[in-house]
Amino acid sequence: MPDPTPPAERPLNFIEQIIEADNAAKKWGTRPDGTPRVHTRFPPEPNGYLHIGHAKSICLNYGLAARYGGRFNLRFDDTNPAKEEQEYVDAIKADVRWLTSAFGEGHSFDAGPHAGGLYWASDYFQQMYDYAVALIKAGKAYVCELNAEEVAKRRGSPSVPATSPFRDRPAEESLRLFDEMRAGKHPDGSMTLRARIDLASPNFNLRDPVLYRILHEEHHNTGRKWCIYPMYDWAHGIEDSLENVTHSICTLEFENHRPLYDWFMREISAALGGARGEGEGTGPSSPGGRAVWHSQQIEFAKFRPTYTVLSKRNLLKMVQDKLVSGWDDPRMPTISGLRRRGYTPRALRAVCEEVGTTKVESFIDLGRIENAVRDHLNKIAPRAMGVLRPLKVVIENWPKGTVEELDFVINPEDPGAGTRKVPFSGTLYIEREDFMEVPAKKYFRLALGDNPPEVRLRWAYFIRATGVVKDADGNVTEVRATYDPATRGGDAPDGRKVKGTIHWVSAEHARQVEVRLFDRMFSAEQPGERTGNWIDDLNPNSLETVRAMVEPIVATAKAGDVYQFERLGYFTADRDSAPGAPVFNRTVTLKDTWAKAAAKE
RNA sequence: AGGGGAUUGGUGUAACGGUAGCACGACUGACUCUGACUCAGUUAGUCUAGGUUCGAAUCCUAGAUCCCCUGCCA
Repeated sequence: MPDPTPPAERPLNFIEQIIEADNAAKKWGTRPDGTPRVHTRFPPEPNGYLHIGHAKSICLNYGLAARYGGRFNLRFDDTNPAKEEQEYVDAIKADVRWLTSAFGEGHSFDAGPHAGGLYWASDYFQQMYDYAVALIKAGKAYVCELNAEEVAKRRGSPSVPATSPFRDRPAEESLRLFDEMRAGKHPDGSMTLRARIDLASPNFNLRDPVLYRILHEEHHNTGRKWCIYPMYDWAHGIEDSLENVTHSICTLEFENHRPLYDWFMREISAALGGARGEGEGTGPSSPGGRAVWHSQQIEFAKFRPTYTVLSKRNLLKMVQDKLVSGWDDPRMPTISGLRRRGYTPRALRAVCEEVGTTKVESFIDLGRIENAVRDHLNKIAPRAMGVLRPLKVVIENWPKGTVEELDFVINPEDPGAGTRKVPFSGTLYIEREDFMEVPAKKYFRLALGDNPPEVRLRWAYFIRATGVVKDADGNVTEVRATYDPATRGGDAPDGRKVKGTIHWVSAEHARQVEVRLFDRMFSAEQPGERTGNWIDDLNPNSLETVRAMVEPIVATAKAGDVYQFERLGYFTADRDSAPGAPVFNRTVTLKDTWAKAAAKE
């Protein structure tokens, strides 16, 4: 299903403006069919689960490829074997597959529209090594035998340059040592390969950054083949280059790295005998004569929702400390958590599109994300009746033993969805909050009071309360009521109106199911902002489990099925569901202006 | 301190020297067999101070505030 708002109907964001200017100039060349090349990528490190911030990046990158008839790569930036795991690789693949249509079924990652393919940084290790050797030969890199502590000590300050006694080591010596590093002749941390750039730069990224460190670790892809691993800055631009990525989109904190990104591309090209070239541009076939493809890095501001923590470290802690049931706990801001909760890819794409793409660091109201899923589910979710906190209603004048089948509109937003039959009898469950012994002002539901109002049971009959039964503590355990047989179906032949319509379930036919109700995970807009510790703002009531009464058809739901329980919200069957015994996650409530007004009192 | 970014209603964004607009929220009201949805209306903004200009959110000068940078993480 196509997304609702075609991107063409809104102004271009700053990245689209760059791309359109590039396309007009044919900066990146054209495809065989004449389309200007646009090639983006999503480059996660497989060291954690993807969250909604990553979803923004995926939607941005994939959306750009789709909009401009380009290609989109999924690339694992697996350059640090100490932190990366297969579990994360699998989860990330599933998430990207779910969120985009870039990839085909099964194991195919290059079959969908605009799919560029699946790539691994680790597949480029040899090429990266060769480039490093070229840089050493060109006098642009050297082996440094300072350990991490010494490097930190010699880092200098903005006004004091860094130092390294190994900086002017002859290239032959660096070459030999680099080869020994690769051959495993030196222990972890004993030496590094560093670029020779500028030890006095106010941009610390340029103070002879490390290209390679020694890490005797098993890599999930390359096993024991390598014991030196490239650092992010060295690796990333090469990855983009080898994949002929045009626009390498990343987040704001990498702005300071861009000079380094460009330096690497220029110097690799020069070391290989090509033109150095200034700034980003195209590759070997271009008039400039660069020896390597030079992508353009562009930075944008992260997607940060309120009432949420997003850092991998904190999410990992929530999992490890069992604050949640796992990475895909429906309260988690992970893509897998949102999916399990019942969010749809389209809703996520819609909200990413709505908030736009800029360089301004801002917070997105969590409510916006909730609205996006309401919008989508409203159109597609079949309606059903379920009662979260049941209160029994006995209709005194109902003919004993009679059961009727009433017509229920499946989705008023979708007339084609039709109707189905719902059983009705003289004993029902209604929502506890849909009855008041003494009605509040403007309360339109079932009530006693001086003048008990008539209310409609959705698609059924008008009823009026006549009394209550209470337990020893004075709690209402049952409401007595009478119905008007002439109002069958929910309309009065004499045209009289009611103020309230409430949902119900026939007690005799009701099925009990588990329903998990979620509230926001944190009670502060910015967890930890006030106290300094995000854990302090954890909402202790973020999960409530109830036994709900639902109409029979709901009990047949399978994992992933979604219903709107009328007047309550959208509920998606969890993977914990068993045949005939579904477990529902409340994806999101419906808007409730009465609850809002009542809360103000 | 040095470097790199950012600043427009409550929130998110547009306007690229020429009427400060859109979306979300909030508030009113209409509609309604979901207090939902939908529809209509209202609300409210250019960080500050100077300057250039017929005209400044936009250009200039000075300042303020916030974010990022001294990992062999990405």
